[in-house]
Amino acid sequence: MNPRRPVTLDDVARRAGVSRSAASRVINNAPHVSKAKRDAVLRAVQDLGYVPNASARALATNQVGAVVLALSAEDPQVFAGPFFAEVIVGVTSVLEETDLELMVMLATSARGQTRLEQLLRTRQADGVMLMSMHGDDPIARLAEQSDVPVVFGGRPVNFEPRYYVDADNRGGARLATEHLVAIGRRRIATITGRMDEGAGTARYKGYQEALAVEGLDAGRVVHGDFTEDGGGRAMAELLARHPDLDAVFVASDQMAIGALRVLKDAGKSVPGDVAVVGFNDIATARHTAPPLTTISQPIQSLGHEMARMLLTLTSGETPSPLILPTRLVQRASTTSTVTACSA
Amino acid sequence: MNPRRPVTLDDVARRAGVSRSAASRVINNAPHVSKAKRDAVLRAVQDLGYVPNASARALATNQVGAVVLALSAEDPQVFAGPFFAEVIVGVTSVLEETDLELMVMLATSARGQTRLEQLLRTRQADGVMLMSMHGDDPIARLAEQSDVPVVFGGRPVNFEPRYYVDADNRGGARLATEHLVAIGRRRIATITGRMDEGAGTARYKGYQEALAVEGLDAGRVVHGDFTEDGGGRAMAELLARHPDLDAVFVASDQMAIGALRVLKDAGKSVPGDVAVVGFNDIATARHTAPPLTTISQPIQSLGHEMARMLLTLTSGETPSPLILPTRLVQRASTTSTVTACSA
DNA sequence: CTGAAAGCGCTAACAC
DNA sequence: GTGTTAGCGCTTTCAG
Repeated sequence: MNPRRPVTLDDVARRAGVSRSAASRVINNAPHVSKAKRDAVLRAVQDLGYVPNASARALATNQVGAVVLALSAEDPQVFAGPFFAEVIVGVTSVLEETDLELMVMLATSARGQTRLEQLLRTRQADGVMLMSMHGDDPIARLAEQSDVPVVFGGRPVNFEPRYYVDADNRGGARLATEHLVAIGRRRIATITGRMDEGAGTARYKGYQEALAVEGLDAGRVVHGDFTEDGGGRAMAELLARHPDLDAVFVASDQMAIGALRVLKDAGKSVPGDVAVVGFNDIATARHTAPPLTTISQPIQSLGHEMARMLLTLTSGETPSPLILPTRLVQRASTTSTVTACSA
Repeated sequence: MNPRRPVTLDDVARRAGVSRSAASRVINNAPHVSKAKRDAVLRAVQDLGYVPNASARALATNQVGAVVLALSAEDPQVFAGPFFAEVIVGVTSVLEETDLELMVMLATSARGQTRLEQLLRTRQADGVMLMSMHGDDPIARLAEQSDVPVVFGGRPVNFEPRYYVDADNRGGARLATEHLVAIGRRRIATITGRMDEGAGTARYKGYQEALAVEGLDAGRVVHGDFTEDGGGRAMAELLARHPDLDAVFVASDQMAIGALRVLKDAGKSVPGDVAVVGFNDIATARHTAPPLTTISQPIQSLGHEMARMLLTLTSGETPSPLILPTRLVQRASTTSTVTACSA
């Protein structure tokens, strides 16, 4: 009732008429406690509404009781999309089963970066999930050498983390491109994402692979930046450089939306003149004109699996990296009725 | 270099040749330390790469060093949208300036609820930001009585929290409705949101107010549930019950999308036969057919202001509640060219 | 099976 | 200004 002084373990022990250590054992359900005492303690906990003090426990055990989900990126707006939120939902769904809290760090400013670095050095969390690093983020290397367990969400370019879960970007891109081939297109272009992000390069590779297999030309390429405007500009350039193209695989839906607009302004019909496939299956994709065929990735699962992997890691086991399958979602921006699934 | 034993304050003190308390004072830049010692300590901190142990500090000061952003809702999918992520970006932008960590709790399961309750009772965080409660969430009352500072994001129905920041839902709805009047519509219907959510009731009130002022009939009402399908069903019902309607204010863009589809299937032209205004300005709104006029709310600011309010609260001051203005974003689903701003 | 005692790393009185 | 001291609430040897 009195919120002034919190209920401590001593209170519980006193109330239950046992020693503090006995009470402690019960609470951490350790062995060597008689049933009688155990029940007494449990009752006292109930009566008093005892909740252990996390800081004290952390100090004593050298375990913080929390893991962090860290996103390292230059622009905070990267987090504003639905992607990040879904990851959190996935992560939470598994953390909920444990006693771990979730801390979120958006390491965007210099200050945020520093804090993340310190975290990695000084074990102020029991584990870290690290996401969406651009290029050669120094944090990535730091994380690999860190004393605290780290799992990566996605893979940075030029760097294969030990533990990661990633969407099958390459397979998804292959799926998209193969689909374009399957519906009879032969002059297939691509608008890539940023080439300093893992997803950007992987999707580009998938495109190349698919066309190589078919013996088709993979030279109709313009590099984009994952933004809507960038997609528009890239599409314009593509049209200028390769006026004969009959399809384009765009490495993100945002860019595809920009591309669709430019295509329309150029008087090209979709999918009549040019078929378009995007990537991500964002909510808007079903409402564009025409609705966008795209590759859907299981974002929530990504969060889920990252958290699970982190748990196995903290429990001392050694997980293997995970690649999550993507799938083709067919809409009106392409025509055929094939369906398929990567991985 | 040796990650085995972390660097402690004692190490720093020894290295700097001062007492532990002196070192402590320097680190918390408290007074009563000579410049010479201060510099020595600072150097030692640098050399050793000392970072204070958060748990120990928390235990000693009875301050956790972290605040939590808690979302209480039945369905975890509620968090999956971009809304939540933007709030986090806003929150982080102010927390970044402090030494506080951000914990995120999705109190969706019974377990999550319990943890949130315990948090409120046992002060395991220095403050709580509580969002999006449905109806009479018991957590809301609990939070008001809690010992730990709580600020609400949005207001639950039937309950005015002491400290909150909310978007001007009512004003936004009024804005939307007035816009419809301004473009010459007279038989204006509405599809409301869930009436057990604050945003749902507030937007409905705004609609009623606007029409009352104009002396127009506010009886063309169907209650929706904030989902796309629900919006479609509601629109169908509206059309059946009030075939004469010439405009509809829909309490969310998701529902508006469903409504647009039904309108199209019914052969109604938008905005020719029926003008439509949504609410929220989600990313998809600019890509619907026709693009959706809607009310935009400053979600990131909402997070920002919640965090700021929490800080003033923890610093012992008494903030006043905040209502953030919304604004009309005009697109092709209405015709006029008026612009305006609530609040 | 049980309890006493020694810390975990830090802060905050309190004397000097 | 400065250092000594006593805890914060919990876990964990270590005897019994």
